[in-house]
Amino acid sequence: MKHLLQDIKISVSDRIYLKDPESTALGKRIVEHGILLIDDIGFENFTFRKLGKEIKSNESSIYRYFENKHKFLVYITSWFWGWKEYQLVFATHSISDDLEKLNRAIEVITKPVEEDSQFGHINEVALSNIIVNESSKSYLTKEVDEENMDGYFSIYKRLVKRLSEMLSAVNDSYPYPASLASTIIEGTLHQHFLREHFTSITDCNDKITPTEYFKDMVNSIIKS
Amino acid sequence: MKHLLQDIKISVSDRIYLKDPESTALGKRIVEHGILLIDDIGFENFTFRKLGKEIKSNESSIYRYFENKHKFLVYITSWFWGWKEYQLVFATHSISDDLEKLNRAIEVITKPVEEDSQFGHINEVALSNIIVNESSKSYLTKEVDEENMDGYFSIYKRLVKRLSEMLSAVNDSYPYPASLASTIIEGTLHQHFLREHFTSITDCNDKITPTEYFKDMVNSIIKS
DNA sequence: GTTAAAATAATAGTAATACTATTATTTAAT
DNA sequence: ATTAAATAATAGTATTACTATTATTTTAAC
Repeated sequence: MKHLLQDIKISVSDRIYLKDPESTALGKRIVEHGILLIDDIGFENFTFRKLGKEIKSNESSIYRYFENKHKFLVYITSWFWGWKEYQLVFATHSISDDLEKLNRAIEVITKPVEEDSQFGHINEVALSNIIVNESSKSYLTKEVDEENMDGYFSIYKRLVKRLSEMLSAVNDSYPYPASLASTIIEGTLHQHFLREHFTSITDCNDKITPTEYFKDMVNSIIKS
Repeated sequence: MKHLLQDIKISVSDRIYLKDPESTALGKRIVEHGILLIDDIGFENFTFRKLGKEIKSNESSIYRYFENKHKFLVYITSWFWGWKEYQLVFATHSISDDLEKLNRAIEVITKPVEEDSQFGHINEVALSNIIVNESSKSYLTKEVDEENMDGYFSIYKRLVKRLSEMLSAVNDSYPYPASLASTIIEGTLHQHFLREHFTSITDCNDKITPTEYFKDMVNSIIKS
């Protein structure tokens, strides 16, 4: 079992990078410390020059892996959703009851992220902070349609579709399964953000989790 | 009546700007063409230099109104939510039935924006595109807590709270009114975005509107 | 173990950005 | 007519987001 797990690699479209960062030690260091640095100083303040200093490598070497910092953000975001998808599939594949399956899926998506020792060079907690605080910047650009056609967001879309199908499996007459699925996934990030920064406009806190909130929501909607 | 309406000014916190752009002709031109330019080229590509050229004024003059382009985004975002709040209050104040009031509120918030001739120098349609595509960048920053303390987002938060209270008025045992209110407001923007760019993960299109989707959602939740 | 190729690092350079500061000119107010 | 305020012009700085070239190190092949 452990052997099997160690062989897993989250596959990200090769159109996002110039050279696969998973293929070399330097590539892994770029991803590892890139995540930590963005989490630390924010995406706006993040530069390849600063990252180069951090890992004692050169700016120009980083440019051989990623065209620019935007692509780097797309890459780590894509990795994150690939990882979530893997967890989702793993956690639900053996469940036969549709409602139970859906509830498990919502748990996987809405629960705060914990460290995953399987991927040594990636700090999943730092990455999930980036997902909450920065990931929407990966698609809120003027180039979104082009990049979408190039498959930059396909892992994310596939995850939404999986959840959407699980919603339909429980109630196939519900008319908005895709919108609800996208609301759950994006809304989870938003509630996590509000909980940290705008506490007055969320009910989520130490006691009430986004999981409870969205489970209740889906329950009400899917039953009526 | 008309006279009354013309006197209305959406009030934005004076900590956001250096000099009130509503107070001069140049200030209004900055806001007017700033909105059009950001809608056109995107916030990342937008600079005060380009805006200066556009309005045949000088970069340095624009800096006398706004410290930087981030504050400009905060300003127009804040203006937008102030405008929405005004519409919300206007559209609901005379309704006595709580459920009807709530439904009207959801309509105001989720319906696509139409031009409002009351505010001559502001193109509300262009502005609402900016809200969908750029506004989250106004708070997804490392400075969010500081700026929040300075009141940069208070109009937005007040709007969410109003909706939250309307939800509670209809069903005061529902445990997540603030989270649901924030989900509706943020989710509306997200569904509008998906409808334009990621059509496969939303059910919203020419026939199905975010209004229907969210009305159905709230109906299910608030009744159970 | 040598050689060649590939990867990485160092250096330099460019255009644009995001400003600040100073001075000049225009407009408005007394 | 004078003064003050607003705007515009100009110049300058540090940083960013790169590209290009060359040098050095590492690895892989024979």
